[in-house]
Amino acid sequence: MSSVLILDLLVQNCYRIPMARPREFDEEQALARAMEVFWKQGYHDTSLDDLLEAMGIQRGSFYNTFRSKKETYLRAIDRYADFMANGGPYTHAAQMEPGFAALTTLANDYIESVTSETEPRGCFLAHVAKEHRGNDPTIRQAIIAGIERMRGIVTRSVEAAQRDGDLPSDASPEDLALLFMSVAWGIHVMAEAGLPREHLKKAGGQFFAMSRTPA
Amino acid sequence: MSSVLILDLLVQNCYRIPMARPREFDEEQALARAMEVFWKQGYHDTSLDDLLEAMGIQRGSFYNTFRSKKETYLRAIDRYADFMANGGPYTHAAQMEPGFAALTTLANDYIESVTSETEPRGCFLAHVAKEHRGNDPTIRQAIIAGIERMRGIVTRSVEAAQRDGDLPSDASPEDLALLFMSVAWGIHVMAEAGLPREHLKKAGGQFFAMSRTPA
DNA sequence: GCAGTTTTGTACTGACTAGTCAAATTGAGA
DNA sequence: TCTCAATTTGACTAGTCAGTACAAAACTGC
Repeated sequence: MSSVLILDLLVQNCYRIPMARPREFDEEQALARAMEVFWKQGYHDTSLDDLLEAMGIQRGSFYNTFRSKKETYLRAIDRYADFMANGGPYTHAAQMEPGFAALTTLANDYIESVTSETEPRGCFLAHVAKEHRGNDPTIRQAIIAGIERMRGIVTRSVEAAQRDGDLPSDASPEDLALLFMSVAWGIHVMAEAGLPREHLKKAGGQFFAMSRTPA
Repeated sequence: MSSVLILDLLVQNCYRIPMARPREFDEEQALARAMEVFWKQGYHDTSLDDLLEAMGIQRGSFYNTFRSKKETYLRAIDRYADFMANGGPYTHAAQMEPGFAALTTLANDYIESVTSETEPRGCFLAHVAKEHRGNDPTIRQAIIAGIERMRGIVTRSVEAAQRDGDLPSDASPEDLALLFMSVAWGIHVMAEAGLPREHLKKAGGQFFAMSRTPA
């Protein structure tokens, strides 16, 4: 790079002369749509064309702004964890009816969701964890971070349930929260395998019946 | 087809004249090796070259004998279910120490397995269910068949545990078996997400502590 | 109008994929 | 030893993939 070019850069940055065609799309909105597609189809089954169509932008704009498919994926994971930690269904239910009731309604809603005939969903983090077997370290890191944030929220409900005497108070609330999430994710996998909703509801019901400490 | 050709066929079939170069590989062994690779790497991440190298055969032989990658996959799933239903660790443990003890040791072994640093495994059916979201009907069918066979085995342990008074006798043993499998698979997903073994062991331990009916 | 930068659209690259095919190889029966 | 047919072998097809390159159009501030 010649010294003239360097000087040019300095001038441009100091005096902030340039200003050109503004970005036509909303980056956050595009990312939200990317998350939707990844959520629905998974990473592998989402081609770049799928992604671009959903995001409503062109190839050039995509690579200018988001650098790569994988980077977009990682950002989508973070975005999801943010959403769940602030304002998602977990925080909402936990505020409305704290303690054991929040856990049961969340679990029931989750089973409804993953066994939906029309549009089965389930936790995006669970999908990510299922698809990538911890092979990719950056993805692994993003998943763990997301899980821990969600576990923090569930833990608060568990602690409330323990205070109410609905869950054994000698157990670690973090362990219990992890167990609740594992049960949900396990039922999630079973649902995608094709097991009928009624069976899964009964299995889930059994779990809550057994986990609740007798009054 | 000329009548002469037809006559040829008849002669060949009646008199069993033909005999040519015999197959050099063992079909069952090749299938077993294919299952290993699918188990370890998943369907998507196993290229045909991976498959051929593991099976020790060439492209032509493969397509002659196994028809396609997917058909091989389906056969591998069936083969696994067969193995688990007859002589696998489940049947073994259930015979050695029936009832609740069998369930706990199986669960502990499973957690050990899925959190192994060197070679994490976990149920092949779980891997298949995780990878395919019920999109493909033939795979879906194979998974369900496999799950139901395994559930049958677990159900017997649950029934024994109920007779021993270790599990609530008013619950359906099939539902409880499904719950146990769901917990195992949920922990499996958590392990692959990267959660540490000790956390998962404690979560699993909590489950068995809560599920056991007080003496 | 000019300068500077982004968007748009399309064409392209190189790598990878499952699956095909025909010719060479092999071994058992005659 | 010869014949015949299945197996083996490796090159080949047709398609997909993420990512690159680039020209032309569009837009803002001067």
